[in-house]
Amino acid sequence: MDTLSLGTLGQHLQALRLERGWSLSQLAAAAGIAKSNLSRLEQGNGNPTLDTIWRLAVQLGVPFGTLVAPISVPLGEHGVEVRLIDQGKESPQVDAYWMRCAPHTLRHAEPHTPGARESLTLISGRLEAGPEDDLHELRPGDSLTFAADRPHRYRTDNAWATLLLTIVYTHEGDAP
Amino acid sequence: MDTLSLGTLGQHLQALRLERGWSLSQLAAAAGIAKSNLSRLEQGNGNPTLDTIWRLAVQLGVPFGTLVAPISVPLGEHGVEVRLIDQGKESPQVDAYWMRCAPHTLRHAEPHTPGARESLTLISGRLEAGPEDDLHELRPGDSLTFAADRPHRYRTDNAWATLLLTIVYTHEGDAP
DNA sequence: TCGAAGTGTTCCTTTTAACGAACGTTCTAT
DNA sequence: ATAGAACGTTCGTTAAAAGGAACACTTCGA
Repeated sequence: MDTLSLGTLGQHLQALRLERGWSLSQLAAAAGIAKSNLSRLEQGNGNPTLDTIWRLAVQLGVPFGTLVAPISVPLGEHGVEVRLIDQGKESPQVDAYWMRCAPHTLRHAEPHTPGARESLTLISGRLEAGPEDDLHELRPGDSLTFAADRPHRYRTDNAWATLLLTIVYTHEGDAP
Repeated sequence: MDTLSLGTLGQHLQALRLERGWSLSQLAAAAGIAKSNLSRLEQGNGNPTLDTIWRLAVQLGVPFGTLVAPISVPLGEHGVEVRLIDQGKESPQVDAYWMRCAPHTLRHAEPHTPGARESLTLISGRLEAGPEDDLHELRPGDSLTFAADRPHRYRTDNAWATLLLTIVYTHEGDAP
């Protein structure tokens, strides 16, 4: 199970601060927290409050999870990490995912509901994806749309792959 | 400036717990925290520790930022909220954003670097978007790709719009 | 009908994160 | 050289988060 790495936060915090050329005192003052507090956090000790993390994230201009999440570690089960970004509640329903595959990963996906279509956009790396009988090689920036009501797969070679994935659940009776 | 909405965390926490059909006592026990603690958090009071948030996020199986980020609240300046999802570091560079526009919003976007292309996928709502002289009406599930090195715009009528947005910075000298 | 086991809440206590002042350094300018 | 101002650290105090027990309540089975 994942455990909280106290040191990670400190490293990220300091790295982000130095990237911006700020001193510890400056950042603490701007965020409205005591510099003793920030000092302790950067050293990897301590267990900051949500309020403290929030203030720091706002000042550093990072989306919050960035401060804590170990960037380089794949959290997924079998070399694949999937994160739900958003989920439409209208018709047709649209699910948006962020996905990351480790090198030499082969992921089979079961058919979705009839009429469902899937779109991929590769952000970085290389990826081979599509229906079993119609695979395509993607490079960063490339997009691919295919019918997702058939078995399909995602495969990486010797590189990581990061991509956006949207599934549109077009119902059978929908107007064209 | 963004301020910490204490109530938001509580709502999300409770919503996620109920989605899974768990009781407050169960979740608290599984996460290894006192149920009095969890109870207070769900009520919107309190300022949890990173350790506490972490344990809850792991148990609920959500990527951490989900607990805190206000889903339904437009934090953006002028009715537009934009969130960076990911940023490729290879060539061509790819930026992925999640974006949400309030009703009756008109957003002009300046031209990006030459050769840049932008792709939209509407998750929910209605949106009119594209280059100034070639606007398109999008419905959920629709996608649109256009050259982003010209002025373009996004406009909503009387509905919200949630979408994915990717910008591909294809350099001039890139191979086809 | 009456426990027994669950729910979520409200206290009080203990622990500890955040604060603020003092500290030793380093660097600059007078 | 030397006073000044910055840096990041360490320390004792204070505010508050987390823990734990009791609480009133509902649900279920004997």
